[in-house]
Amino acid sequence: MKKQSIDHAQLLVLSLLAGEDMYGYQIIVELARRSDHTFEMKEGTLYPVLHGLERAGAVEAYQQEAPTGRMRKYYHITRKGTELLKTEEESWRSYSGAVNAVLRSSIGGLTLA
Amino acid sequence: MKKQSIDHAQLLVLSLLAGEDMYGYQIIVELARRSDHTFEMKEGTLYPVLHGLERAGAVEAYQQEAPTGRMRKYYHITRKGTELLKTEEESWRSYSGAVNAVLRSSIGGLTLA
DNA sequence: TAGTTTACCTAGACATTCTAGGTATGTCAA
DNA sequence: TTGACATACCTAGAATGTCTAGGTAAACTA
Repeated sequence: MKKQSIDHAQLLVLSLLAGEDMYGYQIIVELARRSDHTFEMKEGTLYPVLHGLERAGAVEAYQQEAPTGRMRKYYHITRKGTELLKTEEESWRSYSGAVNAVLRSSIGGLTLA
Repeated sequence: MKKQSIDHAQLLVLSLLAGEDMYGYQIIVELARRSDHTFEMKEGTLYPVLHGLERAGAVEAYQQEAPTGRMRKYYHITRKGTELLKTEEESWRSYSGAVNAVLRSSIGGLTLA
């Protein structure tokens, strides 16, 4: 049966990583920026998602020193992750399309008055 | 802080009821039909949602006999429910717009090749 | 040097949806 | 007429996804 809900955190993270390698903190900041602060993903949400994606082979992690001297843990999307992203994007399109279809179908009862 | 996810069952149910009064089973069937079977809401999801909406004063229930002689429990959306629907629709638009914005922003890394 | 930001992490709580069951009536085919 | 299927309502408990609320530590900044 079709999935009824979207694992939206996973979709968004994969989508960002498809653009460029990022580290956790950066993902949170970028997500807020690109969504005009609609998404303010919590660390308690993000890190488990990243670790899950890593376990699933969708991303790979590597350490890299920041200009500041601190170590950062960057994530790189794999081919497997790109496939996963494609199917999740498709799920999202189908899901959001269906919601919009239902909303449109009820407009008659709303404010045609 | 803004809600990070949509209570999609509630939004969809309210949206249907904004069009016309419906009974539970009908909501499930209509939802499947109007979403081209993307949504196949389970009874275990629907009934708790309906009861919650009733407790919240967003819908009112009444019994009515079907042509078959069976009793059906119809739900009617209240003014309060219509307000709720408006805010949830707005949440949905903002949420789906944000997802699309993030997806678009990463296209560069995807398949421009 | 104290506070804020950066940067990583986890356990447990909470919310939403599903699974899997229950009850009962109506319809239709074998 | 009986057995299967659709209709129609319901709930308890499991599973899933996200958040709260903590911990650790380095770097910047006032």
